[in-house]
Amino acid sequence: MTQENAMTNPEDYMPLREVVFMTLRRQILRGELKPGERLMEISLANKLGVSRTPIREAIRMLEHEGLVVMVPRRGAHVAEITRQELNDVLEIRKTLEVLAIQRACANMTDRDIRQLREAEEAFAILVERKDADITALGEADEHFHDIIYQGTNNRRLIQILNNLREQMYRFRVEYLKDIDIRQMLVREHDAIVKALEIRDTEEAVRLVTMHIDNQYRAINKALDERDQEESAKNAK
Amino acid sequence: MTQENAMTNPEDYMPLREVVFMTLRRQILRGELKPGERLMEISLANKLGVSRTPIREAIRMLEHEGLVVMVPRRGAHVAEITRQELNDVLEIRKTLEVLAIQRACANMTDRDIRQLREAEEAFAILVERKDADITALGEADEHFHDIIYQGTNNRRLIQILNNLREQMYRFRVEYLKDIDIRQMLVREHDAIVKALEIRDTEEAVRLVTMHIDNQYRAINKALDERDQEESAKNAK
DNA sequence: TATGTTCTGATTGTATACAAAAAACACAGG
DNA sequence: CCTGTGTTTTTTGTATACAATCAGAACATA
Repeated sequence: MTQENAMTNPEDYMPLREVVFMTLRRQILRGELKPGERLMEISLANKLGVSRTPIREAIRMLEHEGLVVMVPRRGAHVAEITRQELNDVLEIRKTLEVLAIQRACANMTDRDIRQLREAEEAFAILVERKDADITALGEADEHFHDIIYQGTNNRRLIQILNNLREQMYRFRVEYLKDIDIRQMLVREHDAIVKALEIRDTEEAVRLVTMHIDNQYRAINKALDERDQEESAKNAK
Repeated sequence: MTQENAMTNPEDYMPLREVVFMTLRRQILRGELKPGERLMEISLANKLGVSRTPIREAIRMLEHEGLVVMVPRRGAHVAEITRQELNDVLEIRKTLEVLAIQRACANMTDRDIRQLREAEEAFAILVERKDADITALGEADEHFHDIIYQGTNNRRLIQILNNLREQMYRFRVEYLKDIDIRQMLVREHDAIVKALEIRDTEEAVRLVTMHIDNQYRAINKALDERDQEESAKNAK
């Protein structure tokens, strides 16, 4: 999203607010800033070596992204995300991913699809090597889906889907650590590419729907386990 | 400006950035600020009687809403919206409106549906009286759809749909002035409520799809006419 | 102890000051 | 008349200053 801007813009000047925005965003998505954690302007400003102004503007952006919540006169904190909300997001994503794959199936060039195959293989290789870290895995997965999104030729759709996916990056750590799930992802990606290669829209739609449904189950299972650990810890 | 409000009711205090945000947003949606028009911080600050800080923060929010575009070091301007983008938005809306009506059909209480019927009637009455201004019509229409959205019980979906609809408020003036279209809207709303009343999901989906398709045609027709006038004017 | 109250420091909201870049202008030279 | 160049003005980007409000400590009182 923003990388693209930097690419297309020959001069790679970036307002500090953008730098701050990306920094905070990354920290939230990686879980370095935890849900509920307070974002205090002065300490952030000191930590990042800038004044409060760009911090505040970055917070305004994160706020609209849904990653932070503002309480007037009481500052910003990292947005909690309830399971209900997570499932709401997944429901929307399912609908829009179906739309995306339909458009992609109609619009992607053969060259695009070859590129998608490459991305799929790169992801598969990372999964094979057990030593890959979760961030790298997440990025490879992200890249795969990005190519499909680009194939829709619908900028707004791309933007919305990216934003919805983003909400879930925060749970990557929770569910990408399961080896079985990783391998399932690889099989699903492979099947999706195959369907696109022969332009079988219906099959692609079916696979994508399944892909999201599986993700729904995987994430909820991971959260169940985490919650159980939590309550066990609190009980002791 | 709003200081009085804040005085009388300390509970719903609003930061200036919110006031500025809503003011600018309304002006953009009503067409008082035209696409491409530049938003200059100092003059806006003077006009609204505040400093640049809240102006800048409001612009950050509008930027993320997609209503303004920033060019670094060159300021903000009201976002142009191409016909391509408009159609992209409508395509997404169609998908999500279908999801929304499905959920609404399953979740809305009978009381909700009665409320929807009232909103439908209010809109119909406004259409009958030919003197109603377009803003009022737009708001009544908005209110009707809002009730359906609320019925989805999916906050994120509501937020996205509102944002997508918002993009089109900017064209209200273009196409709501046609009496025939207004009456068509009334008939469609009526049919949708009827379908909800008997919980006929399939029929409701069919109607909503048609509703958006008609909107697609209506807006594009209105834009065609506007463009023709434009080119006629330029030719002379 | 519990409860309320006043003060104090911390934190956000807003305004302003200053620096840097871009745009507008003016003017010399072809 | 056009064009390039240097200068001024405007505008954005960032930092800082000040005001308003809030949270919590210290204290007093029942």
